[in-house]
Amino acid sequence: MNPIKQHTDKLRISGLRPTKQRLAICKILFDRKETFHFTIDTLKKIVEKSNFQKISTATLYNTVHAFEKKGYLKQISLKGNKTYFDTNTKKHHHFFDEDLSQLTDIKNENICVKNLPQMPSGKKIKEIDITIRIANNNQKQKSN
Amino acid sequence: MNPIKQHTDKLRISGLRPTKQRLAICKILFDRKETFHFTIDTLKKIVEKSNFQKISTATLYNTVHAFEKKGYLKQISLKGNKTYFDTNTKKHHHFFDEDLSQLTDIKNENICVKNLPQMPSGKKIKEIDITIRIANNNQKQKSN
DNA sequence: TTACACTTTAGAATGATTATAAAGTAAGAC
DNA sequence: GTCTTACTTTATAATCATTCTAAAGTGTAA
Ligand SMILES: [Mn+2]
Ligand SMILES: [Mn+2]
Ligand SMILES: [Zn+2]
Ligand SMILES: [Zn+2]
Repeated sequence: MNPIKQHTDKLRISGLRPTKQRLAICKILFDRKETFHFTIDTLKKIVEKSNFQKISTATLYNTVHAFEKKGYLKQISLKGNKTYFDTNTKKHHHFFDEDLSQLTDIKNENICVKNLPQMPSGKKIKEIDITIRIANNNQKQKSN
Repeated sequence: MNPIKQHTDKLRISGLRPTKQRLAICKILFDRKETFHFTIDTLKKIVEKSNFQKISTATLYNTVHAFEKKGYLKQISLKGNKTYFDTNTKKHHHFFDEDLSQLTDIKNENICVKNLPQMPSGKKIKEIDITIRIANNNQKQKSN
């Protein structure tokens, strides 16, 4: 019931020790109703604003990558310099609001891809990433 | 007819001076039948292998960004640290071969997206990016 | 030929991310 | 509870992609 206990268990089951840094990060990432899309920088700012002690940048990277490896986070395909992570690890897609640089989930069943061309033999589909870039009406529109 | 002349004209029309560096880069990028997907690093290596004089990194970046701004190249949405560019500026999508880190075009009409959910009001679709990640059969498969 | 805006360039600066290696800590054994 | 050890955290340095700077070079129109 207690979320701290839940996180502790989850970490232990994964072979990760439930350190206070990891628990603080779990709380930030997973104790929320909605999907959370973030960069390391976003996360660092949230930690700083919280009353928790400082967490070093190295630990933020280590922890996020450890969680990714265990399947609790996934990386998002986006152009741009920084890496975005996603607490929603189910198959799904995204709106990317170019005005706000903000991601929103699109449920997998709310999009339907048809007519896939054949692919190189011996290769199998691992993942399909769809990003729908949106912006205010009054902006330059892609032609073609 | 002469491709050098074509590139010279194209550059001049765009308000870009046809310098020898730009023409050498045009030749590498645009004198080919197939779409070319590349990073600055790829391009640098090709220039180095060619018999052309060295082109500075700053010029490679400047030129590629100038061509992008003029609409002769576009950037590709991908996760990862480096920026990929594409000589195919038409609307289209990609296979990404995870074994080879290699992109292949999928024609826009060969893929069909249905059932788009409604999006935030006042916002308009600027672009849809679809990446189909493929790899050899014998690899970890995404579940869900 | 001249003048000048546009370009190229080496090198410094920035920003994200990763590596290093020393100090701190969780957890099982006793 | 104490010990032991492997796992973690951390400051800091290192790396890598990209951008900035400002000085030297070049295309072009007059
Ligand atoms: Mn990772
Ligand atoms: Mn650009
Ligand atoms: Zn998401
Ligand atoms: Zn392409």
